[in-house]
Amino acid sequence: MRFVSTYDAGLDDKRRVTLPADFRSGLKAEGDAQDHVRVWPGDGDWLEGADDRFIAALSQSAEDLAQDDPEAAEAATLAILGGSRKLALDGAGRIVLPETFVSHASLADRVSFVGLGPYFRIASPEVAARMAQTARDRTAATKAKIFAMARRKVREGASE
Amino acid sequence: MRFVSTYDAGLDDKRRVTLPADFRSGLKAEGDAQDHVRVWPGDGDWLEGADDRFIAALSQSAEDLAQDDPEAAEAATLAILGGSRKLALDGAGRIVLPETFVSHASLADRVSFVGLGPYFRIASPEVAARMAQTARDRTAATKAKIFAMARRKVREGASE
DNA sequence: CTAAATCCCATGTTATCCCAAAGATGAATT
DNA sequence: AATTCATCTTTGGGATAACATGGGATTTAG
Repeated sequence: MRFVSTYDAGLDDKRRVTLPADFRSGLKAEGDAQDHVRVWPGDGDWLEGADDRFIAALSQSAEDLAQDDPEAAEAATLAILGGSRKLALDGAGRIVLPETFVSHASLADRVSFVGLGPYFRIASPEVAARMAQTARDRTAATKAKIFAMARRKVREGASE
Repeated sequence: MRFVSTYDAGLDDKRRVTLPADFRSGLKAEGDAQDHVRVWPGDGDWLEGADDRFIAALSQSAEDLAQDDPEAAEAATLAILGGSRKLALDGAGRIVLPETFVSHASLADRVSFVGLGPYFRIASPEVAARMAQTARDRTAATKAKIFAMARRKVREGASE
């Protein structure tokens, strides 16, 4: 699990944001030391990011899907890979967000990084809070069931 | 069962709390020696915590449950991973609670750890007492049944 | 030549580590 | 049964390292 939890960071006049330290170590943990991340616009007013490995897995999945539905696969590939950009980390672990990305996600002086396991989201604190709330509401009904299943899994020693 | 019973601990100016020794040995008992716990905000004014294994089981269960609904799976992942944080234990077995967590649970200088089996809760002593009272009220009816089942299990030698 | 992007260093803040003392627990001895 | 001792646990504070952030200087592109 590479990217976990939510962190806030400032966005300065040069459109620089510090990638949370936990996320940076998550990058280095997998494979070689990476000095960059891949970022692309999300389906809503947020951005998404990941390391090369996840991008590779995405394009692989897109190809697998192409056998059933070529058009949809191509569209998805274009949306993700075509719109993604390789953003380099500076000495202090910051990336510079392109203007188009900033306006796509309506970012101001503060941004939130939301870890989703193999990838993460970048959004304004307001949007991030909204996403979290929506996710909670949506999961609330099944939460008890999820916990019950997890209990069983743990008891049976079936981790991961 | 890893986390059992209730313990109190102090929260100092640096927002450090000692994880009860019983809970720590509960962490090490499973798998390798873990030097951290995962903590996330609860649905009310408390926090919840567990080891990696339980978190993994949770997100696994969430995905299993939402196999045919990718969006629901993503929402569940966000609800679980998005809010949780990996908190390292220092040499004395303490963790540092982020400010957002402290305010979410309205914690002051004393906190209660409530063991709930594979996970536990962190709350102010007042909230913990309230939770315990609520739990007692609710389980009053089924308590006798649970005790009876436990007696049978023990008699038959079938523990855990 | 101008503007923007990149690199580099400086600073305040925060978290992490380390050591030491106080308290609690349990065993052994009288 | 009471006492002493040893060990483990909890707590406190201070030193150190890591982090986030700001501003300049240099380079690159248009």
